[in-house]
Amino acid sequence: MPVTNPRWLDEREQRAWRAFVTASRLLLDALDRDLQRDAGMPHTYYEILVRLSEAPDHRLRMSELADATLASRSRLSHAAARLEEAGWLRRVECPTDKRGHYAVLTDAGRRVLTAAAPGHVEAVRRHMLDALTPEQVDQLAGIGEAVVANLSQPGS
Amino acid sequence: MPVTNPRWLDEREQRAWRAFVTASRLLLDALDRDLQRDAGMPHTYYEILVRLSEAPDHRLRMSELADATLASRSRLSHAAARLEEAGWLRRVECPTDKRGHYAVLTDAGRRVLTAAAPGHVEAVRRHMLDALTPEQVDQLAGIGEAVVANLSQPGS
DNA sequence: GAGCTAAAGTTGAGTATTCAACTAAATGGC
DNA sequence: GCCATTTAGTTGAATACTCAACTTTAGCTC
Repeated sequence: MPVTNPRWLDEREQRAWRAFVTASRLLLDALDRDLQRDAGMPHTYYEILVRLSEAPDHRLRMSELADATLASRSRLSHAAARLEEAGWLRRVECPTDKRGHYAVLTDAGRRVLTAAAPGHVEAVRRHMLDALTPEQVDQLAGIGEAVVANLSQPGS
Repeated sequence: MPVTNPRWLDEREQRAWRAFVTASRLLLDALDRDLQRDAGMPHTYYEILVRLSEAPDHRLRMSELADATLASRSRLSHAAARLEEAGWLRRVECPTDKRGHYAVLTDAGRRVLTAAAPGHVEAVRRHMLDALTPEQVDQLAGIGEAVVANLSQPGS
């Protein structure tokens, strides 16, 4: 089979790829800076608290929380330790599975989230949504979802 | 003035935002894993070597390199130290400005890049481009560039 | 129910990044 | 020419993440 070995990117592909990587990095960095300043935590930690706040009873098993936030178990363990220090999260043993733990949002965690949320939404608009037309917003949803679906498949 | 305070995201905006963040993280993580495995370095380091390889004489001033790779000066300093240890980059004094240094790609650096490039391009296709229609590729270029232009403005 | 394998989570070491503080050289008045 | 301000880059400490190794408990299978 003619493998046509490295199928280099053509101009259009190159453009899309570089624009995407640049935009991703700038955007996530900007969000991190904003949240670090306004809420004292990085964006990934903020997302952890958001997921908990959306969960029934403000609690989730560590593994579910790891999956929901795209974190490895190790990463979540470290993060939970830090969030626990800060008093925004508690870990409680799971009664039905003695290996497991629930991560629970504390009242202080809810408060810091409530305080940070409006600024965060504003930042998302300012850094991203305001730069796009309504059509582009919809296109982005489709593109993002396609990429996510692809990356969530078995073969990497 | 009626500030309509936190202008929360509507469903469409929410979808686009979450899809984008999820896709970004998954994609950059996948690339990092691939490059760590195949070239022994993270994606940001790979990009540093790429930029040098594209520069005239395979050399750039540290500041230019920092700007080109979206890195802070500090970050680039640390990265350059590591890449120098690995033998892929050298720093040489700038003759016309005694504060400054050039970062220069070494032969070993060129070789590791040449060896890794085909696999990297394949990964970019597999993880992203293959999941998109040609129209989406073009849309993504436009969206990415709009976001970058917006984030590159003075007001953050 | 004994033993095996898988799942849940933690831990420690190593690496990448940030932030603030720093050194040294260039630049711009005056 | 001299002093103040920028600019170039580095450094060290603190934080976040990865990877591999580990402990403990569940769940099977016989």
